[in-house]
Amino acid sequence: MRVLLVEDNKLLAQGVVMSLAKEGVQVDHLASYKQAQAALNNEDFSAIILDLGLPDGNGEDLLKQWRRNGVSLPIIVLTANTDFDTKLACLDIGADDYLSKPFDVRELVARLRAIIRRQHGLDNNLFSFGALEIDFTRCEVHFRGELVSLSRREYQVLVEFAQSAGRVLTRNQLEQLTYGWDEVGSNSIEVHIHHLRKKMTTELIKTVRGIGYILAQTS
Amino acid sequence: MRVLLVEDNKLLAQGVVMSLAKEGVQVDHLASYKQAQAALNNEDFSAIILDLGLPDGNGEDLLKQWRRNGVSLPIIVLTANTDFDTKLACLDIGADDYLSKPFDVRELVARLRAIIRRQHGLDNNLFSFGALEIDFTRCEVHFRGELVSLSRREYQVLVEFAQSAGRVLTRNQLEQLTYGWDEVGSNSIEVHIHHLRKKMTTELIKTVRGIGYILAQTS
DNA sequence: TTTAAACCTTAAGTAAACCTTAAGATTATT
DNA sequence: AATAATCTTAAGGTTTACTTAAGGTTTAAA
Repeated sequence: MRVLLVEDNKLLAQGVVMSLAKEGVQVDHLASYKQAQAALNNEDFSAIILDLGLPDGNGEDLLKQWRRNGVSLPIIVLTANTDFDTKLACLDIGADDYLSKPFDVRELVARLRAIIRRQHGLDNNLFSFGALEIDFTRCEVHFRGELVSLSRREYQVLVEFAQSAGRVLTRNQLEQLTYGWDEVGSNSIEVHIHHLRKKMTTELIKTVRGIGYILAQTS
Repeated sequence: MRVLLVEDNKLLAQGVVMSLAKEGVQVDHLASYKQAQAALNNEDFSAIILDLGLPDGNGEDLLKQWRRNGVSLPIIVLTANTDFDTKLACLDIGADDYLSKPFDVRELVARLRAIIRRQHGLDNNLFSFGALEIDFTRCEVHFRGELVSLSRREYQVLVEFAQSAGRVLTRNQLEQLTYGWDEVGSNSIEVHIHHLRKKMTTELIKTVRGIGYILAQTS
């Protein structure tokens, strides 16, 4: 897990970095909005802690802009303001949570974890094996980072492999799993596997001659 | 949005159904726990309003059981009891909120909204994803900064996408969420999607062939 | 209350993607 | 080299989704 901390108070930042390090969280600390924007464009983060009171711009506008641009990461906002209206305003423009300074670093850590957990609870429907990734909630498949467009049957077959957790599947099992009892009198499974290999790589699905197929580690 | 109301007082139920209908919420009203259990197994809901005092069983046990079985929907509980202990007990066994009779229907509606929003991690009334923005309090939709005029059904369908948090929705789910049990024997969802795409852009809603549709990032 | 406008549901036609076949080619095994 | 298993290809035929338009219903305005 990797968090982006945007904060110009070095002492405070240091405290956060250390506290989160103890939790096994990698924190990248930047002290300006400009740097933050650049980092967000080029790096992957799990969450952002954003101080709204930095001198080099308007933090609220930045937050709004991120949300408009589809940044969906959890964002916790830090401000000097303590009143309820400010809090509401923050949530309105897209923050996930809010802390007013001064705050106990342990509280920040707790909230961060809660938010990431919430986020995780929603999308732990990911399968990942070698270079293959399947997002079950979106029915999307990525291979070596690239989105692969699969037909319904191809997707079904691949999902069966993913769910078989490294076991060999016979052609018969595959047929049953994807067709149910609607028997299929042909080699269509073979054809779908052929297409899957073509769209990704031949090595993705290994043939176990005389028995069936198995999903293979890819890189 | 589709809510399951479990309540044996017909007059009260009618009031709730009508009030929520004005808010664009589809309410399915059932008058027994048995029916509710069955409905929950077979249908998709966004939330449940549960009267604990029905004659055909123990509402608290039912609630507990649902939670044990992994039902994570927001549930608002209605009871005749007014004391604080009862309220705490309800929350303990898995309710998200509590109302004691008699209550103002408007309050129920407000709490329902708040809870559903919270559930979706939107602690604000704005949804923003790519170039699409929805203001739930005003029922307004903006695309690329421009106000888009949508009909009631178009708006409902779009809101379901917004609240599905990046998941694929099957045509069936969309139908259930916007029509409830008033089965619709046609392709009207397809038509509404067609209109939404026409008013904004084709890319807004991606079709996942053989499965359903998903809201896509737009710019 | 009447009238007009907007809207929703249908249904049917069209186009595209997809699935199953089957047959020939290739590869592994004996 | 012979045989069996698997791969590859391409062509119907089928399913799925898109589009359009008409009729009926609701909503709003006069």
